[in-house]
Amino acid sequence: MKTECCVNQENVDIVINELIPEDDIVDIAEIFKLLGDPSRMRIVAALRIKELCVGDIAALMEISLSGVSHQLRLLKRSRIVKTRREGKMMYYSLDDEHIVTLIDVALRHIKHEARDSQG
Amino acid sequence: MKTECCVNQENVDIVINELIPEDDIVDIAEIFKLLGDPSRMRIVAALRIKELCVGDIAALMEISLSGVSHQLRLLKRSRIVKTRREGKMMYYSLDDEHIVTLIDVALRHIKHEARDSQG
DNA sequence: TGAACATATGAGCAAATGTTCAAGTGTTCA
DNA sequence: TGAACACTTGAACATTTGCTCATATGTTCA
Repeated sequence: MKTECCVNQENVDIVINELIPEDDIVDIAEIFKLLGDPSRMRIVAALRIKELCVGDIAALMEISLSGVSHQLRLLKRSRIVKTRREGKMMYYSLDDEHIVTLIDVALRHIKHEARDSQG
Repeated sequence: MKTECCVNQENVDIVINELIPEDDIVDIAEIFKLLGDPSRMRIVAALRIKELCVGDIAALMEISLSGVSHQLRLLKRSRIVKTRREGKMMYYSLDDEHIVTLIDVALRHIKHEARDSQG
């Protein structure tokens, strides 16, 4: 019973040469990880519709205001959301269009729709 | 010291009406969660280049063959990868173009590039 | 059939995660 | 200034996760 087996070294070499740098892989995974929690996805999906303050977001969620704030901090650190202060209130919105695109593509994926589906 | 505060009910109502259904939010988050681990991202990034068997993938990674197999199972369950058997070997490849798009968009996000950047 | 190969699965465990509670900032307005 | 508001932060803890080891399954070929 071997543990390392069946390696087509040619294929492996090709992939090693063309593979995205490790740092980028880690960074991309970090973005996806943040979008990969239902609470955070809910926040992001809500902000896709409208800029909201923390209290608004909490009203949409099943977690505490504090929990929302914690998650927003993570999302902001990775530039998924950005903030705008207005008096005592802090308004959150999506940082760029990439995030919207990611949601749209993922939605099409789970619906098993084709790339340019018009359904 | 209150805990629930500052809710613009109009905004919340708008978002409630337009928000993606909860089931879809959970499903989308599930896809992103799977792409949100460096090991799995590495696998997916490799399969983006070439169809590979389990041993090939393990050769590219820092985890055991068994670990790779476990991750591949998760990826397959969510239709991120698909399989093709050839004799004793199982070849894995990306299931559809959406996954490629997701990686590309995320890569542009971390590079802070514009949507249609040609850089 | 049985031996060898290629992969899959189950148990178990250290490490990471999401949440809440309690306390701390920063802002406005009297 | 200080009280009230809107949000942030730190500690703590149950749950989840990703990994490895050991074992099981499926395939080929003599």
